[in-house]
Amino acid sequence: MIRVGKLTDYATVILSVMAKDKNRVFAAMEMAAVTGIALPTVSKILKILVNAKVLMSTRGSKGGYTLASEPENITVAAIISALEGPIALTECSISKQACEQASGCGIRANWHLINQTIHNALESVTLADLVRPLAVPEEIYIPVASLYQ
Amino acid sequence: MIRVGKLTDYATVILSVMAKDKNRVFAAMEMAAVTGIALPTVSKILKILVNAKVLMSTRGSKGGYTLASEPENITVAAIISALEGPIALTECSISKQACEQASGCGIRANWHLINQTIHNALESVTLADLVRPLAVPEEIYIPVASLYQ
DNA sequence: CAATTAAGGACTATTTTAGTCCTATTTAAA
DNA sequence: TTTAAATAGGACTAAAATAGTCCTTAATTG
Repeated sequence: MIRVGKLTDYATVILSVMAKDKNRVFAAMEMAAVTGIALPTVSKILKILVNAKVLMSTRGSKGGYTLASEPENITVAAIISALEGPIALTECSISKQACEQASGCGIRANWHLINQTIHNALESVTLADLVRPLAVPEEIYIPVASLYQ
Repeated sequence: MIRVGKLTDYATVILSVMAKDKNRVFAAMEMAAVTGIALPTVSKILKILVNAKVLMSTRGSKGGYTLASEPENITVAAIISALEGPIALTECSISKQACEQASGCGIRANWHLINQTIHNALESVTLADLVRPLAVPEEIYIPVASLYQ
């Protein structure tokens, strides 16, 4: 299975709750209570999302977290890369060095294509789509040839 | 990073070598020599690919492995799921049980959409594309709405 | 100034993944 | 019919990645 860590899954749960009431400020403790995820873990995720600019935070009493942009503008690609790093399936897609080292390479340029295809797919889905479960979005066309420029 | 294990990466290397000479029978030892991947590891991967029907094998002396179908008909989705299991980013996409257990769910139906989108993307790339590195394929359109039926 | 809340980082435990090895089975050829 | 060359299957170990926790510091409000 191509996988994404549990933390990323938790992040979508947390962000979905926040998106449903997008102007509120949520404290970490509150999110832990609502989602059932342990507080230290929720905190960790929230901090990561702030660093990735998906969330904004305010410290001090009455502080907490809010969405940094409209749910329509927060893509699944952004959420996943916040928690998992750059979207890429293999090392060599990230650094060419790693690629050159391995023998038998020359194929791997194509992982790049695969990664781009997936990245585009993930950019086409937003947090707004996630909280609007059964809505049918407009058709999205992904011209693969555009990846080869 | 959304990731795929090293074994999957190795598998693409091995399969690419085989696709370039698609009617030959390759022994595991030969593949190890050509790719530089250790023999036990190569063997493990080849066995997995046979189980997934991506390769065919013949035992005994002069035995070895061959592609089970034309490179055009072996999709990247097939290769990845052979090594990683079903293509899905989260547990709950595979079993609904896992989904129901977690609190705060209801969002996760949408992971299903994301998984389908990725799966379609991976089905659109074949082994033939991998060995024809710089060719520009025809445009491929992925109508996301079709996933909602 | 006290209470509340986030930031940052270090650390541990758990789980997954990679990699190896052993034994059994099949086939071809001498 | 025996030997050599292959794959099949599974058990096991080691290494790496991930999840999860905790502690100390910093900021804000009343």
